[in-house]
Amino acid sequence: MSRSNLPYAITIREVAEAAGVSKSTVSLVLKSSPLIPANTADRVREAAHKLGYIYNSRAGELRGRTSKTIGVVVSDLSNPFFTEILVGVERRLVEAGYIVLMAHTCESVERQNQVLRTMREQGAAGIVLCPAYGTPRGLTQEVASWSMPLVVMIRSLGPGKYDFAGADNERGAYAATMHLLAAGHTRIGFLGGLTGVVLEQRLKGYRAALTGRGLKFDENLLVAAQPTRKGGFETMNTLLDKKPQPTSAVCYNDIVALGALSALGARGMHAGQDFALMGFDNIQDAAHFNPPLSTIDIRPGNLAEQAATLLLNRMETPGRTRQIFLAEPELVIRQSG
Amino acid sequence: MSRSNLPYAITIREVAEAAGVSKSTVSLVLKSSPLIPANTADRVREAAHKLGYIYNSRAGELRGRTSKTIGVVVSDLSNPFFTEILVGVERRLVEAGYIVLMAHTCESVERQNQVLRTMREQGAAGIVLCPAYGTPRGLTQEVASWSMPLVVMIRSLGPGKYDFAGADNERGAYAATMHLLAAGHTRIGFLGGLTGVVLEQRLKGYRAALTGRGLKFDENLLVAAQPTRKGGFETMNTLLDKKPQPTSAVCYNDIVALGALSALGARGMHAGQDFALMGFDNIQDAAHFNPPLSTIDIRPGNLAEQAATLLLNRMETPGRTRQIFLAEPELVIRQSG
DNA sequence: ATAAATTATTGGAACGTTCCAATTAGGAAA
DNA sequence: TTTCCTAATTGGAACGTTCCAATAATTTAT
Repeated sequence: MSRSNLPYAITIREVAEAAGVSKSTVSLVLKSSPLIPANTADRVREAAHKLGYIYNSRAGELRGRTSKTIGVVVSDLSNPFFTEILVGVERRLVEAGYIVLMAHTCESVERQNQVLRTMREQGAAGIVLCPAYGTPRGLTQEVASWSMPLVVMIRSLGPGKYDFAGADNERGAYAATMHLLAAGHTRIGFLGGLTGVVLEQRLKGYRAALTGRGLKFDENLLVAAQPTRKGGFETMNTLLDKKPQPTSAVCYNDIVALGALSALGARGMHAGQDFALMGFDNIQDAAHFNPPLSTIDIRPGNLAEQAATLLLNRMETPGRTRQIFLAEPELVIRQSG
Repeated sequence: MSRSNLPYAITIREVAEAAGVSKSTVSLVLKSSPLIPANTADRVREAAHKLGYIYNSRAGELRGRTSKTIGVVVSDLSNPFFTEILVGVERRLVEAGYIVLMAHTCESVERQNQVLRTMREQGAAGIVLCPAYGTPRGLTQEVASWSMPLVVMIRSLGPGKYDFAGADNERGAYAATMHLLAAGHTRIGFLGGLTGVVLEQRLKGYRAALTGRGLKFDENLLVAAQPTRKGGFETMNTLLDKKPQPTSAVCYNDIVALGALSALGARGMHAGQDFALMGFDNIQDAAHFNPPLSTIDIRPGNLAEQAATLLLNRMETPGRTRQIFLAEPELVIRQSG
């Protein structure tokens, strides 16, 4: 709690006095109200500038019971995917005249609760949440009970009074797997991911593709691990030790794929030649992996902007029906598979 | 500007009434003042909880002229280095009970000005700034004139009334270059970077090491480009086309090194065998590059926490002398060089 | 018992805006 | 001129806290 050492702030009153008008007039000028004729407005603005007046949004927002801040809580910035989400959301919100109260939960539900409460006390006008793993379903209900506009991203939290922006994971994984099948692969692993809806959905698509081709789903080719680079590295090693050796894999996400790529490299194998690898998300770097990664594009930046837009619209029209934006996954074929 | 549709908020007054005390008492209870005996405090807290009271920090901060929010403005989150900085700063600040107003400038000075102004209006208690390229020197002076505590990170903005947290770039680059020299290399390129103090400092260290060994600085081996993965890729290609072919390089940063690694790979060359490559920063991923990157460790996470601490201390003691934290670079040798 | 000291509690004036209802000024119409 | 209408402007009461000075209740000392 820092106390600004108070060389008393210039307020609207003093501007008013300097300009020879009332504080009400100054207030109107500041919101560029059409009620004030140009010459008066100019005089006021000049006085404000001369005095070094600076607007105190806290006071204004307290009085008006409004808010220009939006809480954005993100679970894992060590994954560039989420960084792209954060950047996209921020861009759209700033563009709309809002400012972002940001928090990083490191996948801790406890921390998430803490920052959510703080944001509420701070008077955030709405919240964009990438939920941490293990977030209880009840959370959305609670936030709704605050009558706080909420959009959940990426990981759905089941039914509830919130908007959602994510990807059609099942369809994406299906497409990725189909691509490998079409190339003639029959032993296709699935790498990385430990828990959560996103994993379930992606696995579902993977299985659907396999069984759709009359292949039976082989529990053995499914190697779970943290969805990190390290997890990708390890799961790929595990996979390559299976007999007979699988010839391809779809990864939980691009970061896992990146780790998998390393494992391949360490064995002197080349993705795209000795092994076919598919990522998921299409983060910006995916195009510059070595080799460039074939993946499922869900356009993270766009997804983020859509999410922000959902929130803005919700704040505009609190009563509208529940909105869900699902990014249409698109297969992008580069060199890894 | 969203107007919460006002099912009138529960205030301290109603809690007071419910608990049969005055609002002043409630206020004291909320700050756990020792003036209030436990039984009264309990009664008040119970009433607050029962009514679903939620604290309005805006009102409190307006009255007390205090603030719990800190502005963090970051220039380029597409570089994981800055993401690590952001995360570190946020961690430390949240730990200290603050909340982060975050903004991303995309290296735009204009945007930077805009968000800085907004943060000021929002009443941020202080600012952590990773300046965008091209930030005018005068900026720190202006922020100081707001009597707003400021810590600048990474890119120094010259003399001024602000604290600074960065790295000893010259020394780091010197160490990296010396390492290559010690391994017998004599044709050592410098890749990436276009402008800015950081580049100047790193180049200075690079030159110092060369000339210290009696080698003359060869303008030709210095290949400038955006400090991005792409820039690294391109500059490495350019470098490899020089005759006679250089055998090693130090990169402006790890991301450039990553791009350089790709260029090497594309030519069938292996860093650590056919070519020695040094990065700078030691972002987390550097250890998982292929091959793992030898680099200069400036401990980004620690650097960020130090920066946050500088700010907290400055807010505590506005009058203290200017503080500068320079991360001591440490050579970490992995497999790329 | 009374005075003095301590402990609990409290009303009301800020903090810097916005908003409403009301007032004043300036023409145009009568 | 008087009347009416519109255009400009304004005072004061909020918004939900905190803080100060002051009062009320209780205990301790005399």
